[in-house]
Amino acid sequence: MTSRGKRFGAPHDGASRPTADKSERGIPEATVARLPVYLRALVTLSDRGIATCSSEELATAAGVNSAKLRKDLSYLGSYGTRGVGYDVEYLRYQIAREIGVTQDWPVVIVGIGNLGHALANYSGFSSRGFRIAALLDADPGRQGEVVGDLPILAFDRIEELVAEHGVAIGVIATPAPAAQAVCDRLVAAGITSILNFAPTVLAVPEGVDVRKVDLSIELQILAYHEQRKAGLLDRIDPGLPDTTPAMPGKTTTAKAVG
Amino acid sequence: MTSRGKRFGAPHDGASRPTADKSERGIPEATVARLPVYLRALVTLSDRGIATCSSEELATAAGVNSAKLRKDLSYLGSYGTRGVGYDVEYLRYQIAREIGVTQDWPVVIVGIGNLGHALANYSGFSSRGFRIAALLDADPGRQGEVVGDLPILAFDRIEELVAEHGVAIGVIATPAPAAQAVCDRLVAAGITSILNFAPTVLAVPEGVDVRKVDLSIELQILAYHEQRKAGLLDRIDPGLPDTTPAMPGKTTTAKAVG
DNA sequence: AGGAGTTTGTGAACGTGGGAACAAACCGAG
DNA sequence: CTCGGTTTGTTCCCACGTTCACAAACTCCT
Repeated sequence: MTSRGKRFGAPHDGASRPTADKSERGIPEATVARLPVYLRALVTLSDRGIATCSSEELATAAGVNSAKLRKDLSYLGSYGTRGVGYDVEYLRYQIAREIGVTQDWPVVIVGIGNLGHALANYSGFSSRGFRIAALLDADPGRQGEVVGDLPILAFDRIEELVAEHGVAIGVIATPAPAAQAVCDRLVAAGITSILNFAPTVLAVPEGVDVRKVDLSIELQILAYHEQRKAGLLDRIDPGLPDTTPAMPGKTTTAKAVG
Repeated sequence: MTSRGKRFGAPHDGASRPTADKSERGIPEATVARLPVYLRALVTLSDRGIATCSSEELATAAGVNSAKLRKDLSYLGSYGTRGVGYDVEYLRYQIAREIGVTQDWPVVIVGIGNLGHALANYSGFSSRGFRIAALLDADPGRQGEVVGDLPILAFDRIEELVAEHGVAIGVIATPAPAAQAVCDRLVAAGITSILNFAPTVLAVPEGVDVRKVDLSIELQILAYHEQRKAGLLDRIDPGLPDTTPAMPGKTTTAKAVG
């Protein structure tokens, strides 16, 4: 789902890089997306004082099957012990290192409306490898207000934050019409990873990653399946034929059956 | 990503159902996930007064390539005109009907904390085929408070809402420790689709769909790629060897080289 | 030490998804 | 009516992701 031009370790050349270590390159995107889930499951196990777990146990905690879990972990290296399982602390560290959350990443949030407030107050940020470096908003009426220990700064400060604090990740929580302009400005300032909450498709240059979180898309996907479930039981087609737009053209010219 | 046991229209039997229409069954999950994006792009085009568009134009607006767009739309039927393109209003209605958002779905939100407030005030709900039927919270101190025109009700009211108002979709915005219990109660009450904002893996029975929105997972995926980008330039490994947990066991028993 | 039991890591088979390329179909001009 | 230009719908092929199944490797018990 990451809008990257090309994968990094594309397996186009099997014979290149004879020194290529297993964990060096080429972790599949689907696996990358699950590593944070495994990490969270390991943290939970660790908090419960569990020192060792099998792939079956960890897979259950993460909501996947054990074969997938083992294959995913095999891309990182051989961190388990056959006949025993995985050491929770050790595996937790290895995954955290692979993801890159052994130290905190500074993050800026742009657009402190309803959602931005909620994000600024979200405690899960700081606990899992991220730190809110600043809250930005273009509206002068909001600037200066303190939200969750941080003041809202002018959006103009973005270049300064990137240059002086090494911020690389930006969160866009603005209304949809402003998102693309904000995105362009973030990219120009040097931001290379963007998490977009605005319901818009963002266009970014090569080398910038965008991930989107979209409430209404998720709901619509659920609605599709829900409709299917209902249709299987009721066999009632809820489509209103009255408001159906007519098919344009399509005169079909009755060419067959001649 | 939907945690459904089995796909509905699994293509296990090509010869069954001779009356199987094209749009009847078997739209790939990846396509379903993109239909809402196409729908939004069409709404935008419609608002601009554009009556017709080519697959290339619509694909650009949706952030995909035209081949993928055409293939996706072909699963729904032949709604375009060769040599011309797609009628915006007509295609918009067809996609909306396929997704099931031609009329509104009632939705309940459980857990009206920071995030729940933001969701309750989110205007994109009502505009795109969904209607907030109720806000629920288990905390009596929050009950009665009015958020975005709706009062917060006791969580106990969930059965009543499902039975009397036909609510089928639930949004979980509670803290993580409460999420599974809330989920179980929703499922028991008859909810069959759940959108989970709590950072936990939810276990649900067959036939219930769960989709999750997880901020910290998205950020960690971005961090992984960000780390890779930095590594390609700097070749600095930021891993601190001091705090590395020791590999347990792995005595290796030096059996080879004998 | 040796064997039984357990669990990881991985090779192979299978299904799904993405993209190029092309035939079919439509429009408009002459 | 015919021809050239345009755009869709579909087919084919390849890459990716998932799952099965099993050898390798480890522990424990005798």
